[in-house]
Amino acid sequence: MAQLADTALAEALRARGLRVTPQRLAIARAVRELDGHVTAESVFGHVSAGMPGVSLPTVYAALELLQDLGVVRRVATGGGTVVWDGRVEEHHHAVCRACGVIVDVDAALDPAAVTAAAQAAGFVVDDAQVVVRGLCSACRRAA
Amino acid sequence: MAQLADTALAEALRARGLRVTPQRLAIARAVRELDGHVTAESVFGHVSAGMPGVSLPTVYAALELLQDLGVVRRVATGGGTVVWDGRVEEHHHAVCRACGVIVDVDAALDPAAVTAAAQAAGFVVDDAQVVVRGLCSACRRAA
DNA sequence: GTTTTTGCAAATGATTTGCATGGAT
DNA sequence: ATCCATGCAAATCATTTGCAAAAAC
Repeated sequence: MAQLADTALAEALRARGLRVTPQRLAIARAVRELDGHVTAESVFGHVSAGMPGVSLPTVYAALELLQDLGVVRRVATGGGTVVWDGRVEEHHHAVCRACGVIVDVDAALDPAAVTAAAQAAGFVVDDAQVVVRGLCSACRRAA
Repeated sequence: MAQLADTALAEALRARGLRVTPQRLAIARAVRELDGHVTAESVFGHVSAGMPGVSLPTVYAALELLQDLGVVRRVATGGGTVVWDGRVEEHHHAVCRACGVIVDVDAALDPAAVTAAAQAAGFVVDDAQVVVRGLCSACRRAA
């Protein structure tokens, strides 16, 4: 399956005239293997284990690129760092205001009214997601 | 009206046993006057004009505090910096992936299904908002 | 008077940039 | 051979922390 995803990514890159590099493949694989919500740092750590020498700027650029290819989604957390999600199917997130933990929220919600309003404001819409902010159960217990 | 809002904030602070300081009042007023989406830096700039000597750490702490008081809302942008909104009524946002501009989206959407799922996951929910990411009209034209 | 807040300075953390080298096409 | 992508180092930007002095209660 990793093999399969690699060739799919390679084709997507070639289709755009971009280059297929081992770093890009490794970074995409890291997102898949970490299987959850990742940061540039966590991807960097994971990739570095199997491929010493990769640099952080490369990871940052590759994540941005993978987003354009639709392989990762940027998670809106309301926090101060950028978080990426390898699950690209429509789903939402709950974020703890105390510890920052992010959990997936799989609830059906038709954001058509909101995307329509954004389009009316001139936007070309890529993505719509709901962010719930609050206190997770562990932090509530601690407070 | 500024006077009115000041006394309301003063009461909210006292009710919690917190102190009413000129900095806190000035920071809350700045959010109101800037009237839109603000960052710690932009509030700092605005407040500094009328009150030289305020420090950035004070602004950061005060914005966090005003959030607890329900006077400002944290905007989830998916970007790498924290943005605050003086409009606390329920509404949503569209964010341009190219220039970062944030526009209000006033569309009715019942997030009950999503908040219920977050509660089922153990969260105490403070806030739910939709983030639409895409390209604004100016950036689309430029591309 | 006691305790919270502030201001300052410095530390930390995240992300970006510039430029020369290396690698994919 | 060409041009894009990478690595390195350093710069930039946002945010947080520690502590002594000032201000609110």
